Amino acid sequence: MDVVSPELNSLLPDEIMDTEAITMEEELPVEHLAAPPQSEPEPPQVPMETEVPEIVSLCPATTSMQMSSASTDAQCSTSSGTQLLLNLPKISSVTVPANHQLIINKVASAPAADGKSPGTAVLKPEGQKLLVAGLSKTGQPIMLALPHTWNKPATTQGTGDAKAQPTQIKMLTTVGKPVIAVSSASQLMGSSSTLQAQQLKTLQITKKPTVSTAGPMITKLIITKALNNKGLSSPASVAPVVTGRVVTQSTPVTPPRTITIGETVSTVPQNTSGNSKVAISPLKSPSKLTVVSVASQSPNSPQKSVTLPLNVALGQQILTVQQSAATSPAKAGTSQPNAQTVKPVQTVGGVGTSQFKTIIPLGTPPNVQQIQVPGSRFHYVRLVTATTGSTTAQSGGSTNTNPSIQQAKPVMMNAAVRMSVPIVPAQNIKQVVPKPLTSAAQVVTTSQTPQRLIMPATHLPQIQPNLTSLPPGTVLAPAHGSGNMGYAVLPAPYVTQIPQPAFVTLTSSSTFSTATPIQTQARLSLNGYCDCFANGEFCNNCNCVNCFNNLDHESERLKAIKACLDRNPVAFKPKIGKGKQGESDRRHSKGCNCKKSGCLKNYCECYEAKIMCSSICKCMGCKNFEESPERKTLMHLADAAEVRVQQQTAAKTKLSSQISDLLTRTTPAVTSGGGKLPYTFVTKEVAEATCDCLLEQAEQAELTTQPQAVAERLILEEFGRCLRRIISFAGKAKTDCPINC
DNA sequence: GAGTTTGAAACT
DNA sequence: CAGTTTCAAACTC
Repeated sequence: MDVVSPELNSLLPDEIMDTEAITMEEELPVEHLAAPPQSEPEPPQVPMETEVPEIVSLCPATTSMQMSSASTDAQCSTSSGTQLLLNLPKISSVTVPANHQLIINKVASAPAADGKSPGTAVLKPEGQKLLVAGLSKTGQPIMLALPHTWNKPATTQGTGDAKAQPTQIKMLTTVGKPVIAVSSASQLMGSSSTLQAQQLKTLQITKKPTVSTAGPMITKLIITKALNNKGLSSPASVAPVVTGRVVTQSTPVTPPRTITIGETVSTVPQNTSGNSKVAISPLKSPSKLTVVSVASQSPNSPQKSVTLPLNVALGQQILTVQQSAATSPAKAGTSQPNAQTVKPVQTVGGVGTSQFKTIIPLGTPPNVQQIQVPGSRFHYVRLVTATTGSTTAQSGGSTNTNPSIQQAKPVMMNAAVRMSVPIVPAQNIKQVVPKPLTSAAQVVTTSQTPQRLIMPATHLPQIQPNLTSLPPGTVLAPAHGSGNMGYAVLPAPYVTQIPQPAFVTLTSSSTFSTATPIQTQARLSLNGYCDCFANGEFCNNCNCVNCFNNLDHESERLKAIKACLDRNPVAFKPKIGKGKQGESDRRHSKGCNCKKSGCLKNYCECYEAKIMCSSICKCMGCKNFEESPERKTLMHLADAAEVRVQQQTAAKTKLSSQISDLLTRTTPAVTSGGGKLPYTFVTKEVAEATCDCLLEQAEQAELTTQPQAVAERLILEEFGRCLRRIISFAGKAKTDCPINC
């Protein structure tokens, strides 16, 4: 069984979160769930994840899409096609007729006015049709289409110049099959009083290949919210992300389809998949953050001694957590990876096989599956409990008197874990003495040093598994409750600066007392929170006054960390997560709140990170969206400037090289006072290099659409610089070799 | 480099 | 959750 912690995803970097609910695990077909083959235990499957770089605008920013669960099995079983009926802004119904159409209906304000349950399939006459392509096993393309009403001019208020965005029709492909997605910005405002257009919506369709020939084929349709819903006056904007899923089971004949549309209200997609993925994304300093997954003891399970051999690596960190089953005696020091349970899994990308994400089995300990996504700097790890223990499905009771609770449960970080922690042989892992169950903390132990308290894992309720949001069939190995599963964010330098090679042993502890006025102490001790602290670094050569952000004041620092995490559990989480498909997928975790800068200055964190503002931003007058002409201009100028610098640098380097080469020659020279005259250095090569510089200058001027006069001036200035360099070299040569030259 | 602007974070 | 305050970074001159 997979350990699923949806809340964990809220802590995950955007590499994962940015998948726009990609990890919304697909429910297996009913029959599969109902009668899993006993003799053939389904191996933990990493769901096919696709980050189709497709952006689809589907609803107004104020839309609060409620993904209907109406795609009942009955519907699916009686439908040969795939049709989803969604309501915008609220989706109240889903129908699956036989035409492979996905219809999204827009409901004005009474989503259940007809008295039907949300699950009732209702095809609104004014429904907006979304045809999903490429979902049919038979190969019949299912395409997305927009109702004509979506294309009508936006009725947005305000200037609307930069907000009226053109409709974009893009092609999506699900496993090689096309999906036509339509991205309409302000045209999709509908009844919303949105002042600004939604920018982007992501349509994600994922298809999971069958495990076997008769196995289920799962197709995910994920429709995520629009970006740039700033300026919304409607409170409905609390649903920035809408996630729909299409779970399709393929059968040899007309495949009944189970279509499930879920909703992700939070912009931080929750992973309800059976996979627990822990990945750490860099902020500005990739190595500054360390996320440690803490598996504390379950009331009904043996206490887990968490041993985490960590590898040192800069940049991305991978975190692998192994959780042994309750029936497996805890054994500390298990260092040799056992890959027997690791199975290669492929994650199907949206566009052909090129985007397939292959999960490369690595040498991992038992029950640990590492997921490596090509092209991604992040590594995903599945938390897989041992399959031997049928008692792993625990209810999370808190009154466990089982003596086995004192057993240590090893949680190991794979050797491939890239963290800023010295590598330590796993056999040196020291088992941690069980602690009371009422609290949890991270304790660092080393083979040489006493246990070191790093950071409390308590007070992180947001990462407690949410049982209600788990997909069917999910079993939480450690029952959620008082500190069963804790995930703590560790400032990496805090770990790295531990003198000895260290293990981070995570266990429960009551070391931290919330009764302490930590916050006040932290502020005083740390002199506020400087960037070093925020980045998880120790202060070094900064301007801090009475700085306590160092090892000399470790206890104060610990308290400050805890205080920060108490207030903001993701305080040390990178604000900007990097998407898998590149920078364009990066997203600010919180969104900016700019008001005057138009999000086109570095005041804006989104702009500073060179990412678009998203729906979670609360900025006003945002111009930092894809179609913004202002932004394009800035980007164009910035790119042009960068290119210019590079070209000029190259040209000057060439010129210098030519001059230097000339100086090395022993050519007869017309000497004047013992040296060459400057003009003697203007050889053919030098002249060509100079011309290159001038041409580059001219091209840059043209690229930046400079007036002719300005262009001429720039060229002349460049020529002057070239001449000066020639003269300078000549003088240098004259000085350096007055005799030979 | 000083003064101003800006926005994130802290605070209420 | 919204408004206010603080303060350091970004920006301008």
